[in-house]
Amino acid sequence: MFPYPSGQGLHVGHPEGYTASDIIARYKRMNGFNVLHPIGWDAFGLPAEQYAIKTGTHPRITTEANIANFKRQIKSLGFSYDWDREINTTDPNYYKWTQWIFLQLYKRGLAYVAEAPVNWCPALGTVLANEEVIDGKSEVGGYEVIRKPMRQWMLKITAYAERLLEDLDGLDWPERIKAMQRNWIGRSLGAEVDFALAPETAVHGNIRVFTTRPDTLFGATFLVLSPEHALVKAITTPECRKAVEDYCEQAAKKSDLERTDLAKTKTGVFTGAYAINPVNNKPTPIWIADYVLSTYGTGAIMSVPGHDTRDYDFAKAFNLPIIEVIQGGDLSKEAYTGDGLHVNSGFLDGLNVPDGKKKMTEWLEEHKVGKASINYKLRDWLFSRQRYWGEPFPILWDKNHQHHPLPEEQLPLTLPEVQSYEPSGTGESPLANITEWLKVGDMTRETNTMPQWAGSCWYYLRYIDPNNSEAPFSQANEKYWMPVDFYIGGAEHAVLHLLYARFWHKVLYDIGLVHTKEPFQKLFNQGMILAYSYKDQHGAYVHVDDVQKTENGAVRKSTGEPLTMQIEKMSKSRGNVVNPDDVVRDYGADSLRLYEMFMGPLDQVKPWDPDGVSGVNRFLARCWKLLVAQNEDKLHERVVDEPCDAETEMIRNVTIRKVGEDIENLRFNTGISAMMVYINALEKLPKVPRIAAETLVLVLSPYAPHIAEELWQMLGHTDCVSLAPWPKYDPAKCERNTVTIAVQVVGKMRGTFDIDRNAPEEEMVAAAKAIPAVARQLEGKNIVKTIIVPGKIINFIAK
RNA sequence: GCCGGGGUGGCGAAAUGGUAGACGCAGGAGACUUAAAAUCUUCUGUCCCCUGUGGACGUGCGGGUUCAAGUCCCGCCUCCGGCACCA
Repeated sequence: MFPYPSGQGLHVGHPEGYTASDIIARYKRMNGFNVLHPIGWDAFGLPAEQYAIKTGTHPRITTEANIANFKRQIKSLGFSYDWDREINTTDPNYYKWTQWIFLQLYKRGLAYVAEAPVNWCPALGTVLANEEVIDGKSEVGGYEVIRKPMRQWMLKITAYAERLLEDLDGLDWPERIKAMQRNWIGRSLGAEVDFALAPETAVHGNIRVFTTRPDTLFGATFLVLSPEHALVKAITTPECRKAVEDYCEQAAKKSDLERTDLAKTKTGVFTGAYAINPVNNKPTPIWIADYVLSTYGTGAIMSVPGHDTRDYDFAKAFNLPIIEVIQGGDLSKEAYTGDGLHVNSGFLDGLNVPDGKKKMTEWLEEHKVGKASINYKLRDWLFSRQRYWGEPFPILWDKNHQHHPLPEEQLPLTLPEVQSYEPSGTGESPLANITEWLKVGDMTRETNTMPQWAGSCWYYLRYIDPNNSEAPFSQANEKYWMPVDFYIGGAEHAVLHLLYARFWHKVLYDIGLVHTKEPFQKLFNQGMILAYSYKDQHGAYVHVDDVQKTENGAVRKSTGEPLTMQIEKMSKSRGNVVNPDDVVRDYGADSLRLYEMFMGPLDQVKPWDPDGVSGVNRFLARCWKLLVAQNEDKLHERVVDEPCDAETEMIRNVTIRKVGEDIENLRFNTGISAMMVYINALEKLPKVPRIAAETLVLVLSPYAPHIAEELWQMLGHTDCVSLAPWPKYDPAKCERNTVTIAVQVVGKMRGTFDIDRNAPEEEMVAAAKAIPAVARQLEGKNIVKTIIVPGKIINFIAK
C-alpha cells in the first residue's frame, strides 16, 4: 500500500483494498508464509504545494500532519502492516535513491533535454501538470492554458515500447488494464513511403509519410503535412506563402483541445507544391492541415480519401479528387475502410487488403522508396515540473548550457528552504530564486523537480530493504522477495503509474539490479465505492444527515419535503461522504472491514448501504453471544469439550474449505456468507463443541481480527489467533451421507427426495417416481429415457 | 466510432451446463417489554386456483444447441469505464 496522504483523511474507498490485502496477508501467515505487507507514503505532490502557496506553510509540515492523521485512521482498522518498513518519498533517505535511479537512466541515455510543449497558464504565470488542466482550463481558477515550448527533461520510455507491450501477455492482470496499456502504447504496423518533391519545387528531397495502408498508395490524391513539419517553409510557393504562414500561426495558437476534441471540421491550406507518387509518378498536391499531428509518425501523411474517413472529410471540404482503389463501398456517400479487392491499382488489382499491403510493402522496398515500419502512439515521458515540492534533479548546468550529472556520492541533493512557494514567474520553479543553492562554483543547478510519479515508480523495491544506506535495496533481498505477488489498487493508475513503474523496472532489469522483467505479477483493481445522494425539488443536494427514509421514499428530515435519490461518487459537494472514523465509532473496525468485503465482488463498483453495516455488525454480535456468557467475561457454558455430530462436522469442514478457497480467489463476500451459514447452524445446537467454536474464530480472524483475538482468549488460549495455523479440513467429511436429488419430468422440476448418496439407481428411480407430483406428470406417458446424474438430478423423458 | 466490463427479487448479491435467488438488507407477522429499542421465532420472486406433497411464468430482448441454459453459440438492445483526427 502506498497512499497519497491527503488532507481529507481516509474515506471508505481506501479500506476496501487495504482490508482485502490484509485478509490475504493474515491468511497466508496462518498458512506458514513469510508475508511482506508494507505501507508507506507517496507524499510529494500538488495539494501540499498549493496549500503552501496559499498559507506559507512548509509542505513538509502539512505532509507530516496528514501522514499522522492517516496513520491514526489506518491503525484504528487493525491492518497487519510491517510498520518497520514504512517509507516516505519526501524523506531524503528515500529520494536519495530516486535521484540515484534517475542518474542511472541519465547514464544510459534514457534521460534527455528537449524543447517540449508544456501547459502554460499565462494568468497564473506558471506551467501546469497535465492533471491540473481540466478541459483545457486550469483546475485552479479556470484560466486559459496554452501550449508553449519550454526546456524539459524527457525520459525515453518509447525505447521500451515494444517490451512494455510484449511482456503484458505473461501478466495476471485484469484484461481491461492490459487493454488500456496496449491501447496507450498503440503499436501500428505499416510502411514509410518517400514522395520525391516535384522538380520545380524550391528545394529538392523527399517527403516521408507513414501509413498503415500502403496498399492504397494508388488512391493517394494529395499529401498533408502538419503545420509544424520541417519542410513547410521551404516548399511553399510565393503565391501561397501568406495563406500558409497565417494558417501555421493560427494552428500554433490553438490549444491541443481546440485542435483535437472540439475541431471535427477539417481546416487546411494548399502549399502550391507537388510531390511525385512513387508508384505511378503522378504529381500530388501538398497541403497543410492541423488534423495531421507533428508528434506521430513522420508528421506527414499520404491522403487516401476513398478509404480513410478523415481524408474523405478533408477531400470533401476542399473538393479534392477521390479515387476508389478497394471495392465494396459507395464513395459518393462515405469512405470505405473495410476489406475488398483492389481496383485502379496496377499490380495490386484483384488482391484483398492484407495481400495488397504485403505486396506493396515488398514493391516499396524493392524500389527503395519505402519500407515496412512500426509506429507507437506512446510518447516520451515529460519528466520535469516547475515546482518546489518534488525531488530536485541531480544535475548541474555549465556556462555553455551543457548538463552534467551530480556525482553519486553527493546524493541526496536536498530541497533548500525557500521564502515563497510561488512560482518564480518566469515559468521556472521557486528554486530558481534561491541563489545560494543554485550556484555551485560556476555551475548552476537544475531548477526543475521530478513529477510525483518518480517516487512511486520504485517504492515496492524499497519496501524489501527500507533502511539500506549503501544501495536502493540489497541484491539478496531482491532475490528473496521479488516480484510482487499481489498488487491491489484503483483502476485510476491503469496506465500512468503502472506503465511508468514497469518502465523503470525494465531499466533496472537491464542494469542487473532486479531479476524479473516485470514488477507486479498479479494485479487486481478494487471497484469504487459509491453512495446514495439526495436532491430536493430544485436539484440542490441535501446532506445525508438531513435525510429520512419513509415508505414513500426519502424526505428531508427538517421539512418532510420529498427528495430524489441517486447513486453517485462520494464527494463533499454531494453531501454523501462516508467517513470511516464514524463507522468505527458506531460499529467498530471489524464491522467496517467485514462490510467492505461483504458488499459484493471486490472488483465491482457498488454503493455503500448504511444498513448493511448493521447487518454484519449483527453477525459479529451473534458470534460473541454464541461463545461468551452474557454480562460475564468468560466462556459460555454451552461450549463443551465434546466431538461434533456428523452434520456439524460436515458443515465445519465445508466452512474451512469454502472460506479458504474464497480468500485465495478474492471472493470475500461469499466467504463471509459461508461463515454466516456456519453460525446459523451452530446457533441451532444445544451444545457447541469446542472444536466447532475454535474453527469459527480461526476462519473469522483474517476478516475481524479484534473480536477474533478476544474470543480466542475466551477459549483459553494465551497466544494470538493471528499466529495460529489455519485449520485443516478433510475433503471426505465435506459431503453428507444423504443427498437431495432433484426430479424433473421432461426438464421441468417436479420435486425432490433425500436418499443415501450410494443408493443404487433402481432405488433412486423408484423413489423419484413415488413423488406424487412426479407420478401425476408421468401418468399416461411412456418413459422414453431416464437421465441420472448421481447425487444431483433425475430427469424422466416421457411422451 | 474503437476497446474493455456489466444487465438476475424492493435493494446488495449467490449459483463446476443439473433444485435460480444461498447469505445479507429492507418489509410483514409473532414472542419478550408498561411501551419502544435491542434480541429471538417465522414468512417474503411474480401470478393463478381447487390453498396443495398444486399449477403457470421468471435471470435485458430475439433465435439456436442440449434430456437440461443465468451459464454455451448467433443476432440485437442498453448501462458503465477507458481511448478518441495516432494515418
